Amino acid sequence: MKVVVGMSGGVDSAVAALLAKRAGHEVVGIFMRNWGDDDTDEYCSTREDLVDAAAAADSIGIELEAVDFSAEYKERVFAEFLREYAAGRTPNPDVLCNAEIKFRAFLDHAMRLGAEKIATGHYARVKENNNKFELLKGKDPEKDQSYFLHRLSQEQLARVMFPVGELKKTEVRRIAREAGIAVHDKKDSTGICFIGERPFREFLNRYLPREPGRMVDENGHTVGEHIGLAFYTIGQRKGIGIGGKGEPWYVAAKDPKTNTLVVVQGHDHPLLMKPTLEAVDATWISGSPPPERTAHTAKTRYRQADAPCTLSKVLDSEIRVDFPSPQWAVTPGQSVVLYDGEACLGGGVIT
RNA sequence: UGGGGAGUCGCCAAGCUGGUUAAGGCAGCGGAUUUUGAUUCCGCCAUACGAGGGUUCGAAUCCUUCCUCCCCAG
Repeated sequence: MKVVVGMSGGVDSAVAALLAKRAGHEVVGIFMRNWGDDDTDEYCSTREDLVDAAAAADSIGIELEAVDFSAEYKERVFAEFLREYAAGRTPNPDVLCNAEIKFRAFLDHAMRLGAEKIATGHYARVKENNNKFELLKGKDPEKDQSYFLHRLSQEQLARVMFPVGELKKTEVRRIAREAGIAVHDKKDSTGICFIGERPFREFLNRYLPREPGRMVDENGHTVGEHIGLAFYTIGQRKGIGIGGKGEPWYVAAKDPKTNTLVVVQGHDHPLLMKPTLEAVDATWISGSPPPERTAHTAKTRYRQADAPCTLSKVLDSEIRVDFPSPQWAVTPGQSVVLYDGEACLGGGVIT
């Protein structure tokens, strides 16, 4: 079948394309260019990535074209990203990026090109049963990226392949090396997808104004000044700037009404631990929510160990999740993602 | 003004019965980890101990003067 592979210039997507080709598919690579706000600054590595992707495509023996989704990215992902930050929450743009760009705008584009499926370099697996699709964790527990994909629907999963989902990262690199793909040793990318790694405050400050206010401890005593609620996230330690005696300070809460940042001392402070959370805008891989009062595991943020939990309430797209052992730094705006063993069930945005 | 106490890295804070390189923590900076933002981990961070004099082979540690701050008296 015809498969369009999203190639980023990294090893994972290069190997995804290679494996699709080896599986006998008609493979076309597409490089997405989704961020165009930077003129010529040093953080813009898009050009390099395109060159890497082109070289990889050449090694594999497939065509590569570049497509620009920056308008879509800006409208559907970045605007929401800024709205959330302005509201004092900490969004996860990459969850949205997958749902709106890679597995929607890009998917649609691939379909128009006559593809049957798209493939990406994500560490996750899709399992089909009688035309029902499950999203499973990647085989490499260290690299599993199902968390970022939890908003995908049955319709989307029906058209998706994750060729490296069965592999460990070390195997992916080995395959790339043996196939003579130049980026086999390229460092893993980090930072917001398509935007990349940058001094975060500085970047945010280009779009959001600083609004200084008081920093208070749990008793309401002023202990410092913050530069604007949007520039902090729950559980954050670095950048608080409070010296003096005792343990390090962490952000415990934000109060937009008074523009006050609540900070507490000590990693294990009770105010940082939450036994329950509510989330909105929940979506489910299967298309419908699991029954109430069922036990699962959940991640409150990416790369967190699965924590036992109970889905204690489901009301339309609003859910409540209870944890037998309190969770650290549960952060509004982040996604809570539920699992049943290897299977990603779906999730919502923590409020 | 009298009496008492204190002045060590941006902030806390050891050391002050004198002796090789002035603990540690917080903050900060750099790096590792990480397709969010965090967390975590590793590394760096006072030729200098309020200032000036002494004593001594040798002082942050003893003496002395001055400066500053705090407390109690007035």
